[in-house]
Amino acid sequence: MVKYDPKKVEAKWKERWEKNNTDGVDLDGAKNPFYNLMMFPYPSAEGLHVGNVFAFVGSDIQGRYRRLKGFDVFEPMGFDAFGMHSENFALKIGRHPADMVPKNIEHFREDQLKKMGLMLNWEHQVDTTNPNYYRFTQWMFVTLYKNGFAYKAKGQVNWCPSCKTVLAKEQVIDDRCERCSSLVEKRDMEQWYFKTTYFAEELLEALDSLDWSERTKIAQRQWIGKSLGADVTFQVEGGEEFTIFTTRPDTLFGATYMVFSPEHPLLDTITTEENLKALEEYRRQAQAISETERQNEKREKTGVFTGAYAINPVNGRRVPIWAADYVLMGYGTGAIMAVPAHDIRDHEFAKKFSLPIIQVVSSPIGTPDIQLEAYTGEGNLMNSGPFDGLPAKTEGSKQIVESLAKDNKAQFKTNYRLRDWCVSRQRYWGPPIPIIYCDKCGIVPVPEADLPVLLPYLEDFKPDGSGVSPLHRDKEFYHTTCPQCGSKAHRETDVSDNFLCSAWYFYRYPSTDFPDIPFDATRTKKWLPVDLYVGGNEHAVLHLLYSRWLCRALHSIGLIDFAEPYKKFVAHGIIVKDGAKMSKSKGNIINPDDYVKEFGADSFRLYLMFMGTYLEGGDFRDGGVKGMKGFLDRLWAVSSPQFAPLTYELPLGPETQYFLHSTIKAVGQDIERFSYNTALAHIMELVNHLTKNKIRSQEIASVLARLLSPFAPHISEEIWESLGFSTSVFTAKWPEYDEEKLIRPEVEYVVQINGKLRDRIQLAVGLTPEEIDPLVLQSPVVTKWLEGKEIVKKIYVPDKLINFVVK
RNA sequence: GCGAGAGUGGCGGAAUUGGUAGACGCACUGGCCUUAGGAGCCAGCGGCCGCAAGGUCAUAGGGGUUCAAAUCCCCUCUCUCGCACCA
Repeated sequence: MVKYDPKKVEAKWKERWEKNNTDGVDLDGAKNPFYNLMMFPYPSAEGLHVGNVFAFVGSDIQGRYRRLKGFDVFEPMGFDAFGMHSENFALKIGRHPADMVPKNIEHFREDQLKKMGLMLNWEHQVDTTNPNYYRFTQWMFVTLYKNGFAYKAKGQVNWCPSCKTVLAKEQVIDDRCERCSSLVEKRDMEQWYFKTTYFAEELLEALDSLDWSERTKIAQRQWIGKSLGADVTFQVEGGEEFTIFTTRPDTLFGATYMVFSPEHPLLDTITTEENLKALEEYRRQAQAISETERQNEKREKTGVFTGAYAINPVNGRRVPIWAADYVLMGYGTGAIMAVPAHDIRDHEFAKKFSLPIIQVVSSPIGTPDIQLEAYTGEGNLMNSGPFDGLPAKTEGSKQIVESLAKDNKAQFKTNYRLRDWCVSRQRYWGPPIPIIYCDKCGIVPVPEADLPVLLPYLEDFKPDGSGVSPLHRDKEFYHTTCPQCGSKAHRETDVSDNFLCSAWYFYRYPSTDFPDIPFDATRTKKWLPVDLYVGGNEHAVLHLLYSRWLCRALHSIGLIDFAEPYKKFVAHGIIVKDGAKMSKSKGNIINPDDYVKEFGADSFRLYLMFMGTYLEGGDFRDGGVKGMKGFLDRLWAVSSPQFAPLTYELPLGPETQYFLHSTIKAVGQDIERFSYNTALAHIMELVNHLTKNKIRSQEIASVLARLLSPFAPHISEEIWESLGFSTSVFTAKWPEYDEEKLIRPEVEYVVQINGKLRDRIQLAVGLTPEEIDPLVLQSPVVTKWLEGKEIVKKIYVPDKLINFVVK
């Protein structure tokens, strides 16, 4: 009688799997390829986070399950090791990232990931800081540049004063830096951009047909932020024309003033002498506010009059032009027509500065006075000359725009909230942007043959906040010659955003053995797009959007033949500890190693999957892992020949048959819908049934080993081997259930009187109502409840329920 | 403010299409075994009444539809997430 010893069993199989390359796959020979991708981690010095393990195990279950279902599963892993996270940590502890990162990776891989029982294919590991990798990250940059998808431009950017670099819009969350939570400032700087907006419409539209978690799609839709409207041209009285964007062209007759964003360049020329001072003061204020106190969302509206007037093209009406910071330079044209009667913000502003409010859309009876509250609902046009009476938002909009379009004063326009991706960073720990500035030729991309542009080892890599990157201080790096004309030149010293490294890593995995090209055409054709991608939803508008965009760019350049990188994306949930978010300051961080050491990886995996809903997250409680160890002990006791001999020929009773086959069915279905907690509950029920009835069967044990193998690979493998199989359980076939065994000869009927449960009766399957009635009426309980009552209706749910409605 | 989702025992969570609410597990209680137990096994475990059989209430709160509602509809409250002066 051998007791289950996770330490011994897990060590044995870890070694065996490595020796036999059980987790490997023949990339070229695979007949039934399945690319199972999980989001690669950044190898922090703190080690693997339990959230990572949770994500990986849930993904690994899919990979292992697909393998038993007959797929050739490719499940690679890598390290997203460039970026501010690693660099900031290195700065904090006074070390160099280039010295730390390899050790961190080693620790992640050897001490942690390899002990979690993940079916990872380590032959195709990726490390974004390896020159053999970032060489191709730079190649991506150059390729995008050559094809018009990258450009350099001056404009307002988000600047993190603590990280001392610019950030992409996606990396600013509630006006704070995604990495360090400092308040982000606005600065005017020249930066590199990728044209993400070029594919705005396609990225949006393709979402509808993607098999992705709905919440991820919603986040992307919202972020792309499409709005339909019109550009309308106004004229400054006695001056030039300007364009505004509006989603409500139907309300043009109600425009009683105009608002320009404080940064709008036209303000310089139109503002009258006597208003100039006030404007300048206001601009200063607006700048200061945007830098610090923007959080105060319920701020009162502010603004200044410019002294200038505009002419409304629909009616020639003269309306004042104001400057106010509730209009943003970064959206639309940076200028709006204000219709206080039908826009809440305009209404607020108009009231404060006593500007006229003219209603142009009729509202149903009962709506409050338009002078007190804006009306934004549906209605018909009024006070709108020839357009009176038209349904405002639909026909009204259409006809007004069309009438103005004749004189080129308006056109239908679609606006997106999405901005181009600002990709340059004034930091050290990233792939240098492969661009050379030549005195004669201007911007010259580094020729492919010269890649990689190696990141030099800088002793002092600290960002100085000047907006110029640390690499600028390395004169040897900085000064170079032009690859085109040989003249004196210098290198770009910004590095690219870490999200560029991760936007293409999954193309690299299958092709890591091709040193000279980023990805091999044949391998890519065979393995991509990714079949299943599991990861956190926090990347919805970051990594997931960037990588979708890059895929479209590569597709349009003609480098790949698909436009979407991931066929299916599943967003997993977030783990909390005792109902609270884990954080270092709270001291409630879970260290996976401790649990693996004490109870084994299988128990830890099992608990992570059992404690909650994979797609929504769970609440980690101490004690839970121990509970899973107890379950594995019970499993061992009923299914391992090492514990006690199994019976081979004893026929299984119908009840057990039913249990067995319904479990097979349920577990398969649950895995496919990522309902791991219920899949495990079903397996536990089966084990409980066996324990209770002292059933130890070879047949059942072989099923159990396979059902549990995606969740707890080590113990499953051990049981499988003890059953006499000479090859890995992962070369076996997923068990199939027999529909016939799912039919039970007798079922328990629920008898209800007026919808209330009164009795349960065992009856044969498939009885007709006529057959059921006399049997049910034999029940003393039922007759008692029916006594003196009249049955007015009978409801029958086959093989399940009878309900008598009585009076 | 807009959008999405959620609210079920002491706790984590179950409940494919409306059809036995609380599966499975944790914790707890009692018993057995034991020199001992942070081991194992057996039993109990939503509230109230009851020795029990059973009854009755119960899925955030309030209404409704239905023979039947955690599930569908309306209203209210609370929480989580995403977006947010986006014209």
